[in-house]
Amino acid sequence: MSETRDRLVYAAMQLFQEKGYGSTSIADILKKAGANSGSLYHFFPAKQDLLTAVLDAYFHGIRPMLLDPAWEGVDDPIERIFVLLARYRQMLADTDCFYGCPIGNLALELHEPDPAVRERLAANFSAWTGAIQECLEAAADRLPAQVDRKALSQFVLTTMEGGVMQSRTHRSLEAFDASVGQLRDYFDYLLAHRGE
Amino acid sequence: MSETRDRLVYAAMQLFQEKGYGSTSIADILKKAGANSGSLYHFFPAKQDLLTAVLDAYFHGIRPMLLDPAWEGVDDPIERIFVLLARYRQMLADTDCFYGCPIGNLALELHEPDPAVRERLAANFSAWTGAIQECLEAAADRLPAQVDRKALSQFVLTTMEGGVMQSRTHRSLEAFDASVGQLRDYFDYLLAHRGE
DNA sequence: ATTACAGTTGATTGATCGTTCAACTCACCG
DNA sequence: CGGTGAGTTGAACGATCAATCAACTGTAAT
Repeated sequence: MSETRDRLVYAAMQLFQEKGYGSTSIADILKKAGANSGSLYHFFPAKQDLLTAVLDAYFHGIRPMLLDPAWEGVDDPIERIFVLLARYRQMLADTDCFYGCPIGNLALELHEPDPAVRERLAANFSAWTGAIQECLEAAADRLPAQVDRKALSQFVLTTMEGGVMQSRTHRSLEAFDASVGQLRDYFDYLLAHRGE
Repeated sequence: MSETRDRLVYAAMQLFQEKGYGSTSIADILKKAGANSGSLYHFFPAKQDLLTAVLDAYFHGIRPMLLDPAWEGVDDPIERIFVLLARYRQMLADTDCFYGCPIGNLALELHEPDPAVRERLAANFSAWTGAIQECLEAAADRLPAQVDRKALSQFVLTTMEGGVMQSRTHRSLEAFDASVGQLRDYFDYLLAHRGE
């Protein structure tokens, strides 16, 4: 694969996260990547194709870049869920609550996304909730029998995205901590009623 | 107040919701409002001032336009929470899951918002969660004593925003229904342990 | 009738945007 | 050595953007 292509995708990934898709100009990307416009358009027919490449990179990076580091040394599947949420809290804290989930940001910024883009956003969400669902399946014997583990996994993502959105807007960790705290209460209740 | 000014704010409100802030051009707004650029800049020094006016309109409209209609004929404060969430579900269903919370959309689209904008986004969130918290206070005697009612109200907003985000992206009500369903389970648990 | 000013008109501006393209480099292969 | 083509260069293009402004209109006060 081309090294220039990788630099372009990486630069775009950073800038889309910092400024969003629409507010990132091609010139911004070229400057950060140290490339010329012709090179970009040699690899990507249009700006949107660079976006799909970025989303593919997130999709393929979710385990090696996000989950594996977060779950190193953490074996309990329920704790893995809250350790992951703690990662997002850390990123909020490290950025004075400027952090936003790159997928969530793009999902709400792009109002009528091209199908190729929308499918990749959805695939990223599914990969995230799918990993959570695997944790829940691994802990199935500690949860009430009738728990809808797919629904619960989506609820975990909902908690993260909704909490990050509010904390970003309020520039305060309060809403994120409140949301995760309520989710923890809910899990404590579920874990206290195993098998029911 | 000027009628033209109101038309501009209303047109901008619609377009910002449909296409987002950045993707809505001044020309779009002028066309929809039937006004000329000079008129817009007579009332608003810059595009961003039109955005703050839109956010003020949402803020002042939250009770008469959103909460009062949703809560008409619903007295139970806990049911009011889920009736409100059902409204959002209805808006998703009516738009084939294109609907997005206008405040949430703007909160994630604008990555480094001007303080005047950020404060108004936060004020809209606070007004929403504040209304939920009032419901929880009214039902305080039916909930466990140690429940953090502010935190729980923020968790309700988190559930709505996270659910809408996922359903929009998947173009399916599943994730929204899953999230609200889990929140309902949590409330059922809380209500079953009143006073504890 | 005169003044005053809020509100309107719409062509125009300069900046910035995504995209194009002809010319060029250079490694590799027959 | 000559040819091929992937990859690079950066000036240029047309479109679109937010914003400007001098001229104009209607109304209300004096």
